[in-house]
Amino acid sequence: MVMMKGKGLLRIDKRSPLPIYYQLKEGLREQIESGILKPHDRVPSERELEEMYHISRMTARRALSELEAEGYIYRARGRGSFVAEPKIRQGLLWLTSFTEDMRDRGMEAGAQVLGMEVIAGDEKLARRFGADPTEEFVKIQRLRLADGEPMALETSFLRRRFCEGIEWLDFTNRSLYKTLQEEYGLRFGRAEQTVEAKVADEFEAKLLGVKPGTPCLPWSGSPISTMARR
Amino acid sequence: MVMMKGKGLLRIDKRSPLPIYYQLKEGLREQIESGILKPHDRVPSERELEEMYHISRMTARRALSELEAEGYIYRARGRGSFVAEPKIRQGLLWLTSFTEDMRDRGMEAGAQVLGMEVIAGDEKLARRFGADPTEEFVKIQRLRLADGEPMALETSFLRRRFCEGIEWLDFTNRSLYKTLQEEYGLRFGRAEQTVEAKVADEFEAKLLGVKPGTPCLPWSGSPISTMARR
DNA sequence: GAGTGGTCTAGACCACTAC
DNA sequence: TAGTGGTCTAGACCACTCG
Repeated sequence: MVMMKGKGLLRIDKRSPLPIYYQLKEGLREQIESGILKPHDRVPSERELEEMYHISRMTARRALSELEAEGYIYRARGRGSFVAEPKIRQGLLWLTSFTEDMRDRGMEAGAQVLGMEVIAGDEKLARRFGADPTEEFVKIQRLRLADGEPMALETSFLRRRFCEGIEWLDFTNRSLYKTLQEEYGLRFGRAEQTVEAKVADEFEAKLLGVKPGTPCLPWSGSPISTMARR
Repeated sequence: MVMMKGKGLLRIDKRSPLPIYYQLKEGLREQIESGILKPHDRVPSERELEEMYHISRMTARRALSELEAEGYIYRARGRGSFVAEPKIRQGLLWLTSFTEDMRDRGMEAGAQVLGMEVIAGDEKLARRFGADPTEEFVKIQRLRLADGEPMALETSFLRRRFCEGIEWLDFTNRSLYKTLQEEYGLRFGRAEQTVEAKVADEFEAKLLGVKPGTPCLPWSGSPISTMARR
């Protein structure tokens, strides 16, 4: 087995209540998001992970399969698993700077609310927040616009106990993040956001009516934004 | 084991090149879409499927897990797996009648193109069409509007060989299906479409600015529309 | 031929639900 | 207590890629 180029082993705790596949997946995801693993870098194979962490192949496989489904890696039979192409997979920076970013491009930023709902008892969601499984969340999905053109599809999950009543507000042209800070006194704890996006090529740009090179959105992944009171 | 109420066994062919989990998943999906299995009906448990088809539990589990991920069923630890809530999960009817449906509600139908791209070498996609793995597809994603309000997110995959040049057209306010029929002489073979949708409740209706009861879209599932020359 | 991902098996233990 | 889904193991065979 070839040594990994100094990436180091992840901390996998078999006694943890968190599933092994989940610890492994999140560990790899963090390495990708932090840039330790770069686009097109090779990710350890299923059998390498099996050896490295003394787990079964099916467990390693599940971690990689979920990363693939969420757009973090791609896999090729006979070749291996690799970090996916650069996507807009940023944290707070992108989250808060959409308006400024659009203004820099000489465009007016906007948003269209597609849906808003209260969710309760979602175990997987709660796990990502380290919250009680019965805790309520507010889910907000918005289409981010630049000069009226759709730029990205954004999904946010908020812990409702920290922002009660927020579901009554209209965020069509109101900053969600500014509201949370100013109205609810919240500061960002952890924030993650995944939006599968790409840069418009010439013919897509023509169709969308934007300049080539403008980021556009073929379709959305499974974005999650998290927030906690500090 | 309790007998299923006359649903009958699916045809699972272990010698088929199609994976067992895939045959099982598609069979169950068809039973759900055709109405043989109705919302909140119980789906056979993993261990029942294991016995019924003489397969391992992990194989049965994969079929059910994918159905869950695609919104067809929900699962509850200790209770079982059940057909999911009524969603707009219709075929051709809905696909073609969006404009008429909206007109009946006194609204003007429209569409916003979110993205359009040519895809090649997607094995899973090709499999759904029974096409060669290297075949090219055109992916079109549109936001369906009624009186300018987003109603649904629609994703279509077309076999490019049957509609070359279609990626140069602007479908913002042009019927995709009419174009395919009139310009390319295509008739619908198989068409499936899944859009995770729900009816707006009172507070959501207020936020979206539509009448309560109007269908709206919290977020999209994994819709696939297929089309073939006949 | 060695390594990879894709599928599949036949078990296992756990936490949970419903009776 | 019986049944369920969630996780995990330690193997297996296949088709594929690459050197």
